[in-house]
Amino acid sequence: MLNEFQQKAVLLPNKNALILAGAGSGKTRVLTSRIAHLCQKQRISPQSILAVTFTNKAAREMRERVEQLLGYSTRGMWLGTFHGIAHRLLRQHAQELGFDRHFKVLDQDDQLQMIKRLVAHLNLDDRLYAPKYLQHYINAKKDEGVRAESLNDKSVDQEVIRLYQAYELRLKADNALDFADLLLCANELLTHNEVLRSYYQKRFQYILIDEFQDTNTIQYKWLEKLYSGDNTVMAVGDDDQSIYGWRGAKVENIQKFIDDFGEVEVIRLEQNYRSTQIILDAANAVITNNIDRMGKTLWSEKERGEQIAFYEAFNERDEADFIAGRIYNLWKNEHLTLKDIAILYRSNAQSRVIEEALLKEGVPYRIYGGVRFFDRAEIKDALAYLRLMALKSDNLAFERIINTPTRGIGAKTLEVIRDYAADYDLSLWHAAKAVIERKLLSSRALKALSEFINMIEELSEYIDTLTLEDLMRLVLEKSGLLRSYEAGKSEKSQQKLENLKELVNAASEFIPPVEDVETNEARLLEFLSFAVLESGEMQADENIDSVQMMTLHSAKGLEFPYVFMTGLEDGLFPSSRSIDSPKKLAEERRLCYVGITRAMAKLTLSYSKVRHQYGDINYQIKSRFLHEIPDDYIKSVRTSVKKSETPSFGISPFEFLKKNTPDSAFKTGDFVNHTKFGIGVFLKSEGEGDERLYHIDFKAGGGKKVLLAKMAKLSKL
DNA sequence: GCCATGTTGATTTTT
DNA sequence: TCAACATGGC
Repeated sequence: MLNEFQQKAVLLPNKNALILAGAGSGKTRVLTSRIAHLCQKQRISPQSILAVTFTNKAAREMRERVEQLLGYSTRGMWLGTFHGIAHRLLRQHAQELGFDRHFKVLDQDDQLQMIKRLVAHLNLDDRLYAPKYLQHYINAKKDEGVRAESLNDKSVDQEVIRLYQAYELRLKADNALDFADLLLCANELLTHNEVLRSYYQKRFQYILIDEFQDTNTIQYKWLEKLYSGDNTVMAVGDDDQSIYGWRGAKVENIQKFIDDFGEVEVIRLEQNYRSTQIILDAANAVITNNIDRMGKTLWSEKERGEQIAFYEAFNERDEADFIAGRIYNLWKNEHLTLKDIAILYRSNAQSRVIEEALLKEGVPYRIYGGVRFFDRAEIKDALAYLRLMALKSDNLAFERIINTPTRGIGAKTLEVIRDYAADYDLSLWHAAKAVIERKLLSSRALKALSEFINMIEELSEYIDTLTLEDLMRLVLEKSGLLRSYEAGKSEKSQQKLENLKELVNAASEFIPPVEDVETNEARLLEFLSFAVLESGEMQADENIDSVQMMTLHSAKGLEFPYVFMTGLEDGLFPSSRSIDSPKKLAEERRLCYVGITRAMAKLTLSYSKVRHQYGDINYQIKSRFLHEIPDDYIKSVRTSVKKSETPSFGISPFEFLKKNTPDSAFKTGDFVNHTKFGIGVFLKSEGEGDERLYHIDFKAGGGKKVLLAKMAKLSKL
């Protein structure tokens, strides 16, 4: 069942190991079999195992599969995401770190809000100090393990550092941690507390880490803390699939692991069980162009397989149309299941035209990504009520809901409260109460404000008596959230209403990840953390058979019999922001490798000569990655539209251009593409020897077709 | 507090 | 281009 190398990894005696697991090489199987082997054959208690993943989804999957293999629950085993495990550690040992056990976790959105407020508070110009940039800067520093107080960065405006410091103080005052803090604090906990460190080092006899190429500096440090020399670490990863460098992941950690962890057994999993040989050959051919690889060549026992299809589209509409047409054909004529088909793209903006084309063909699709369940505004509003109820000093929650739904508390009132809070160093909640007591507002505002305060206090009283589910219901009711959406008849309001109902559901199904949750309050706090740490896919229509559309990044870890990789154009993929940095380019190439290796049976590549971007027309050139795939793996597919199907305007495109373009000097016209939307033409200008690209597009305007000629950006051909 | 209008900026994303 | 966000008038 397991091949030689997989088996070696699973059965490995007590020794640190690095499993270099190529795409589709059965990595998860090895990991789960390893855990099962330890429990069953080695009689290791699940308590002694720590298994870390990056996403909740991966963690869930792993737990399920281990339990399937073992036939019993693995509840005692620490298996989760880096953040989830850090969170658990911190909840358990908050005292030792000197902070309140009831800390809350800020998500990206909360974090950004807080930074925005600080920027305003410090009177900084938000154009010079863009909150988004500051957020990125702070997170990057934290991911490297650098706190504000020990930061010495001369390369950056000192105001930025001051803001970072202010932000840290704010967090502390609010008893809040951001995502990076979870890791950072957990690391500090293990660094400073020897007793705990040695306890966990003894406890976790076996540490397994998935997706090692995605670990960042702080995660690596964290692992070092848990390693005593007596326990063993198995790191599983693939340097060729490292695509998250831009958010702090360090591929180098793989090499570093080999260097730092004593004698490390390196096992390569190179047999691929997913793709045909030709797809693997293409992937190998591309990735070979990267230097500094650990080195790995995928092979397959599968047949050579179908050639890779390649379509050269005239514009992005043509590209989309081609894809939609092909899929329609696979669906209706070859009776393929749509969920076996994926459309991958580099940037989300590309999805739109493709959606339109699929819609036109009547092909159902599902787009991955977008706003996650717990990130939706209405959900966060509802949760903010719970947050404020649980902890009155939660300023972010306070600001979020004080006037949501609107209850006549405006900016003016809030301003008074904020000033009061600042003057007397109070939380907004307590400031609001004082403002009421001292009658510092108009009677109308006072009334609205005290009604709000009373409502929250009244709701808080139910925390101890009601179940989470009922509490949630009551909050939705009393807060007026339900009412405000019931009033709206739009599709949007209805959807929001649905989501809120789903939230009650989520509350009823919630099982705390730790055992020692006894009080209702503790349960509530766990639920709130859960909502932040597990943003949750919860996409609708999961059951409808549909084409899967997603970015190349979110395709990692997935596989599909049919894969369409789109927009293979320099400047788009690889992204224009990457082409002049070898390091970034290498990451783009890995992304390409990831994309190709998603395909099991058939890969179709496409690029578009013309692409509308940011409101203008760009002439695109083929992605350099396309050139890296040997020609004989590729079969060009002809245009999806016959010449006879292109619209006729009673005048030849050539004549039309001659009449309508300023460039009267051109001599020849070569029709590059006929599409349902128009015709692309390359024209040679006199003299310079440059070529220009013209684009004839038509639009249905007032029932009749209108010819439009647009000149695309001039570019070297 | 809500609506209309102007401005800006635009890979990739999990926790 | 286009959508998110901020600003200003009622």
